[in-house]
Amino acid sequence: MKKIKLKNNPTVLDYAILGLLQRGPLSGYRIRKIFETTALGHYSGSPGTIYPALKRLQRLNLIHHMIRSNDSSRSQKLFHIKPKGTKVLVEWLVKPIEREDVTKRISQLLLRFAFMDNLISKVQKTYFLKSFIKETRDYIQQLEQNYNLEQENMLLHGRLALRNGIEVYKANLRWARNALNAVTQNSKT
Amino acid sequence: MKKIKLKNNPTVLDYAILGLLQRGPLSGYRIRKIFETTALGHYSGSPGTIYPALKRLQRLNLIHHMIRSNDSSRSQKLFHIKPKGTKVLVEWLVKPIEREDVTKRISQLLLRFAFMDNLISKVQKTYFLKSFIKETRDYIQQLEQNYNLEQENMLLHGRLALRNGIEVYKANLRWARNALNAVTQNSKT
DNA sequence: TCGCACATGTAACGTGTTACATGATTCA
DNA sequence: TGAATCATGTAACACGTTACATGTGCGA
Repeated sequence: MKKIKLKNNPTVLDYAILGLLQRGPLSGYRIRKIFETTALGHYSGSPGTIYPALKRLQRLNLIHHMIRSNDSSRSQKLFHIKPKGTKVLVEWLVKPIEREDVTKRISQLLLRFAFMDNLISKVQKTYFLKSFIKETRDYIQQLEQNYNLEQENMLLHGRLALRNGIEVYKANLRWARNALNAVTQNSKT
Repeated sequence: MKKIKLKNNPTVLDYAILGLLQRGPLSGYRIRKIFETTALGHYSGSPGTIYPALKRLQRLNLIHHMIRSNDSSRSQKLFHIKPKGTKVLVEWLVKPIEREDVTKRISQLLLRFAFMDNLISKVQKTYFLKSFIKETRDYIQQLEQNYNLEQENMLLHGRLALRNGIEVYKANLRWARNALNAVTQNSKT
């Protein structure tokens, strides 16, 4: 008896698009340009990625589009987020942080953080950052332990590469502590 | 007229496997465990990833295996790297660093660095690190500029997320400078 | 004898990559 | 008039994910 798994969950790219559309409607082309030019753009903005993703999001009923062809303008599909899209986005934002999110998908966590502004409560934001801090602190400790134990067995480059991991995670930890400050200091609830 | 592209280049995972096998023969299972347990393991060690990858590397003539079934031991395929495998690995290690390597694939650069020990010359290592430093420095500058220009338009979380990027890249830069020191201080040529 | 670690694989699926493809508008 | 930018899409391909599948050896 085979378990058939219907995979209709959005991908990270989908969430990134939802996060952008949350701020206001955009055309596929605009979305592509944002991914190509801004900092949060290691999500490839190639047409072969974006247009299928937009189709997917429409199929999932998370976005819809209107064709803008008003007088002498180029034909353009303007995509809007639907209430269900916002709901799905928010669910993603408040998902509890697991160890593996920190160790393997930290850029995803940053993407989540970047979209939180008006969508979740201050309590949820601080909970996110506190979890981030906890998991990061624990992971650094684990890496340090590893470093101390294996130091003798490792060659120079392996040792230095591990050192890089530790330093980068420490930078993330420092950042998160600052961010927690900034978020709690912020007046809005 | 269609251009048919024969895609027979190794993937990042393939290079990671080659890098491991460079140190000595391993079974598929061992490789999986390394990816699952060590720091350089956001490369999934699931069987559905590793075994096909090993097959691929054999097809590319970069590795070969011997079956070890000596007395009462479990059947096990021991994979060895071939000279051609080493050659391909080294070519990857010394590939010039482009801007996009730093902005989008920095973890790949660290993986490359981790495997360099006995495979390339000190000159090549320092060249790698100097390029790394240059591109990282430039990218940080670009991010800072972006930060200063867009600061007013961005909401708190976007601003903080961008800040994270800057801080993480700064940590990478500091690390690279230290690593350059460590590599040049190292006596072997 | 039960469960865990060791050990190797296959199949379905969906996504991202790359390349191809088309057409309008703007500006030098 | 030609190039660059705006704008949207499709098709082939291959990789990684997930789930399924099987079997051995060892220790409690």
